[in-house]
Amino acid sequence: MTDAAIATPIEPKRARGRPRKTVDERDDGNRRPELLKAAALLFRRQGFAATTTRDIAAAAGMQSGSPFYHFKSKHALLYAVMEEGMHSALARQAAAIEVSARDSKANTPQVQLRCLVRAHFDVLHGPGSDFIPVMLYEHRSLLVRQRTALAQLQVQYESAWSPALEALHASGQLRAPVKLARLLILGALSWSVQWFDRKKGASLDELADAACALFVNPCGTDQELRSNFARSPTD
Amino acid sequence: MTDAAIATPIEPKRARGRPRKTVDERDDGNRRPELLKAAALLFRRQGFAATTTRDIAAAAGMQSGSPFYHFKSKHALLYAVMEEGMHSALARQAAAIEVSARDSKANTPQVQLRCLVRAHFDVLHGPGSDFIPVMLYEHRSLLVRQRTALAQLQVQYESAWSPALEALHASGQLRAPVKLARLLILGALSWSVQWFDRKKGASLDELADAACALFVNPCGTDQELRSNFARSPTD
DNA sequence: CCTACCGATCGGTAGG
DNA sequence: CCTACCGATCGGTAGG
Repeated sequence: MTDAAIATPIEPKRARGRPRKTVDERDDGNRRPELLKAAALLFRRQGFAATTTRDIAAAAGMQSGSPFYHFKSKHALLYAVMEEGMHSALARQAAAIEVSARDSKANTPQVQLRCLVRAHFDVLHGPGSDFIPVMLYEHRSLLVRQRTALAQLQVQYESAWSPALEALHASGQLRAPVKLARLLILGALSWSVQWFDRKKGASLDELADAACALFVNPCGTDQELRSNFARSPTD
Repeated sequence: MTDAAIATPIEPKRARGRPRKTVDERDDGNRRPELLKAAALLFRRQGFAATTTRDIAAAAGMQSGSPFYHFKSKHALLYAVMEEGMHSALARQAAAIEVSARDSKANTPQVQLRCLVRAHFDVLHGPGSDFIPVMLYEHRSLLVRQRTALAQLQVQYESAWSPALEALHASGQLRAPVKLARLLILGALSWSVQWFDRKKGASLDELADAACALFVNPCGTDQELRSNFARSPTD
């Protein structure tokens, strides 16, 4: 707690210069991130079961046994990829929400949804975007306890959509039940992993526009337009 | 073309009584369908790479080498599952389209879409519904030539959605570009494989209702309501 | 469709 | 993090 920490080499974490091993994070020159990145790429392209730990080792420039110095099993590697993906996704989502909240004037539910959609496409297709697709498509390869551990983060990610969806539903701009709407919307976006190609076709912004146009009904019952609707023949 | 076909045993296919082997379809008591069904179930639950041909043999009540009497390789088994799934899906889709077309009075684009959506949910979650999910989630496990062969059937299945979507777009009831809308909609439906549970929650009909409510905008520009919108402040 | 089997590969480890 | 290796498993086949 004092300046002594500066002089003594017992600082618990993140010593400058060449990194030191800890019990928690033995990092040895920090090849761990490279392994994770290689694993994410290969798991995404080939699937978990079809990827060998030797493939991953080679992609990271190591020998066949070396990944097991960093991860105690192939399953631990899979879990680490997904966990890292979720933390990164949550961070990106939080940033998107904060940005839309900053401009309180334009912070309508439509804008909030659009930001969430755009952030989700970024997570799926932006740079370094192999981690979350692995989580989406290799969920069944996890061990049971790993699945339950991840579930928390997933619930957190999905919950962030609720306020905007509830508001849109209340104003009649989202016509499906909120819970089903969230499942269908997230599915529509996530499925883009199967067909989206960054190099051709629409941009991520155009994609987000199309998705919002598809889901959000502009003539909600709360709009000024509503008065034109309210007087139905049954009045 | 004449009655002769009834009397003579040279009818090319589907002889009554115990089935006969052909070069094309050696069926030997017809255990092939059982193998396909077992393979579909296991491929869906565990994935292609994580399922062994021994698993499949055991599930069909055979010994480990026997699947290779019916299929020349594990990949051929995978392809057969997907091909069967697509043919079944196309048949169900055609039936749904025919039903909606029969009642020409109520055959609006909305009704057409609703029928397609409902048929798709049936394909994904109805009885014997392991084949199409395998096709959706094990696409990358196919060999290249298998993938190109399946592509024809998939294009056919997806094309059937175009007329309804085009009509809805033209009337302003579908606000996203048709091509992107089809991809997003099919994705939203197909993703339900990940979360839908037949034993709890919504029924397939409720699901179809929610999906249509989400995608289709009831106040299109062609509706009678349109006249209320057309006079925007810029007029 | 079964029996018996082969060659190859794979996750993981010991020991340094 | 490498070397050398083990035990188990897997897709596929011959021969009946």
